[in-house]
Amino acid sequence: MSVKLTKGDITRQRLLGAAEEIFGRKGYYNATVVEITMRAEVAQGTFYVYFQSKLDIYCDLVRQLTHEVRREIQKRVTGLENRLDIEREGFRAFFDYVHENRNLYRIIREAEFVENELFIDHYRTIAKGYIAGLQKAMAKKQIRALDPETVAYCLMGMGEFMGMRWVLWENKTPPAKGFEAMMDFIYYGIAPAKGD
Amino acid sequence: MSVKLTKGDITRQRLLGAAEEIFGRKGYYNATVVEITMRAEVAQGTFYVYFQSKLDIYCDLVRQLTHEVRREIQKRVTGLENRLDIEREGFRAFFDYVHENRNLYRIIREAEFVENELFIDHYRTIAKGYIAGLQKAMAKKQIRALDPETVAYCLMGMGEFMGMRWVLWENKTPPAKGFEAMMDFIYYGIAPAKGD
Amino acid sequence: MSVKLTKGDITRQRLLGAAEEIFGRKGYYNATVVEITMRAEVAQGTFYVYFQSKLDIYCDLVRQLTHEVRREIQKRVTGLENRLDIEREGFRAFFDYVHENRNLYRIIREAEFVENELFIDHYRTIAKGYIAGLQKAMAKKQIRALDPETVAYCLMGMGEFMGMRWVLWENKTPPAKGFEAMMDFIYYGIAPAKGD
Amino acid sequence: MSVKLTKGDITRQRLLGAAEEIFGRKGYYNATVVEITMRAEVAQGTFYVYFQSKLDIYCDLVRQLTHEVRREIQKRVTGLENRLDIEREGFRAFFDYVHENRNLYRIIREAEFVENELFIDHYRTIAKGYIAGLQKAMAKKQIRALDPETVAYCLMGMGEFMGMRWVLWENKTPPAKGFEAMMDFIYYGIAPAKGD
DNA sequence: CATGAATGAGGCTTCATTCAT
DNA sequence: GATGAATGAAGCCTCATTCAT
Repeated sequence: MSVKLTKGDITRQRLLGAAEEIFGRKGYYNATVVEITMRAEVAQGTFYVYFQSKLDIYCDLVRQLTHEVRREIQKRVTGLENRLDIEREGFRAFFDYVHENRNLYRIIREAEFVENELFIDHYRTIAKGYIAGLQKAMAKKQIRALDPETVAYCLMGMGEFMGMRWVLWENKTPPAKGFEAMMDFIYYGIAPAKGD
Repeated sequence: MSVKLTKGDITRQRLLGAAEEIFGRKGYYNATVVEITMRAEVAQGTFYVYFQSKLDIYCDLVRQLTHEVRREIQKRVTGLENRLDIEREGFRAFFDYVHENRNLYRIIREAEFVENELFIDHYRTIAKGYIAGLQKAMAKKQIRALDPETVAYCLMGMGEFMGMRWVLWENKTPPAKGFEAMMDFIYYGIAPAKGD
Repeated sequence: MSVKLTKGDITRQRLLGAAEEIFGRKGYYNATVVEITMRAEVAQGTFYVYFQSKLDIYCDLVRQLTHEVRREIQKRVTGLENRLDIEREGFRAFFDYVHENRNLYRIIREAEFVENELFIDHYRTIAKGYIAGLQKAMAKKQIRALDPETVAYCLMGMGEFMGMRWVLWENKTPPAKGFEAMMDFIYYGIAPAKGD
Repeated sequence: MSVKLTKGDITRQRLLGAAEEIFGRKGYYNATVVEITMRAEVAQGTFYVYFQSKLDIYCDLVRQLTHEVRREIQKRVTGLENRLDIEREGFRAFFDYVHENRNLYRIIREAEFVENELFIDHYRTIAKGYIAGLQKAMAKKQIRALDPETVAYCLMGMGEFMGMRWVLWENKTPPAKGFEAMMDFIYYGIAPAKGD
């Protein structure tokens, strides 16, 4: 039951794709509507057939991208039972995805300075799910019981820092070693082996 | 033996102060030079007597602010011997300072999208000092031996996340509880007491 | 088979026309883009749809004008066989044209102080053609053999001086008398009649 | 009976000297008062102690420079009796002087687009003297009788053209050959020797 | 739907000039 | 006389947005 894409939908997608590339590369404020339309190979006026303003397409994009990130992580952890497996796979999914779509990550981060609400929503949503998962795992005694919010700060922050440094600064996927060892350690008290 | 401030130095300071307020509140791209000069109560042209461009004053400001943050933390941990004391006091200093100067923190964060180099420099410098401190403490067996870089990602990330949520979103100083418990836990394996 | 002018081409022409008038009357540096757009009866922004900068339109204009001057002279001397006829008609064409388009002449002269390359190009091109013509005529013994470059300096300089004084200072076409007599004299040794 | 230069006169001279360098190198409109004062090593305000405006110093300078050129030529031809000697030496003096002071020449030429009156005055004065000299020489039958004004256009124009090309474009003194041969030719009908 | 020419508000920056010391 | 900080008018240019076709 595939959805029929009208010509208009396609143009809209072209614009969103172009916007992702331009916003990601130059940042919201240094991107111009003209540039986006040029990349999408449509006329300037066409932009305003599909979006009310530059901010409008940006918000659309951020909503879509944050949704994708979360869905992507969700997809990868679906079916996994053990908390540690979920976390490991979740972080890996996150890093893989943003590495594949580096522009996306920059756009999401910049939302803080463009439309802060979107940014807050995204992180709150992520945190909520993350904390819920932790609580479930603690209830089942899969992992040690700790204050879930504190753990969330700690591990989500670690994820961001690694994403920032490895993905954005060095254009690489962060090594799994670090965060996996840290989780073993936090949840089970297993200190990393010497030489790790 | 106070340093004599010339008339010019004062004007320069006024401009920097005004810039901090405006950049912090509206963001780099939504701030205007006119607004800064109005707040500083000088004429538009005066701005260009002291700074070459809007970007110039921004970079000056970021350099000055990042320096201040680091110095402030340094000042507070000077004299402390025990690693945990250092960390606790360091984080508290950080939170206190950015809470007192919320604009400062937003300006530093936005540097990622204005002049990325400055942003990277700042975090690298912080991380370097942090890691060195960890290594020293581990060598002295003050804390458990772990991969310092991973610990840095974890705890600095936690600091950022708490700074973001508590300071920027809620305009409060983050509760000491969370990060202090986490450190006890990471460094000594002391799980937080129930009810924490 | 007239070429279809798009709406855009017309606006562009309006701007160039307005620019010619303003640059010619006030000089490059005292002309403003606003003034040009007002005279062209378009909005300020429209200017930058067609030209990248004030200097850009100026260079376009100089290139176009110098080309026109040369073409105009060329047109008038085409078909003439005798060197003296060519020269006479050439100078007359030059004077007539710049008198009809005094602004044009001022613009070309000012190029020396705006974008010197254009100015040099123009004079080199003129001189090259002029010298080539002299050489051909000398080879055919139509005129006395003299160093063509020296003759070129002499007569082109005379043309400029007369253009400057009669056209620019007094807004008249220079009298043919002077330069025709001088050519007779130089090429054939015919001294002007008494009373000339 | 040397004139005592006060401190003020010296400052004034420094400013004029600096202005000559800057105006000559960058042109009137691209020169700034600040730059002139910096080069003169005085404060910005000092400029307005000696000159009423940027245009004021420019006019002063042009008047002084045109005067110098004429005096320099005058000096070199004083005492010469024969017209041809006078002309040869006069042109050589002109070329030598502007070559030594290229900036000066550019400043004078640019006057056409800054304060046209000064420019006109200069050329009229030169032409008047030149024509008077020609008439005297013709009366004494030192040179062939021709319309002096036409000769003036011809030879002054030649001088300008050579000055422009050799001095300004190529930074050399024009070769004497050309204009001396042309004068022999015009005044005595002596065609240049083959190979000249 | 699509176009692309046109708009104009508003930003950054320059610089001749003034003025209190 | 000399200073140099301060001024503010005015210029160039950008770009999100509109609109007639």
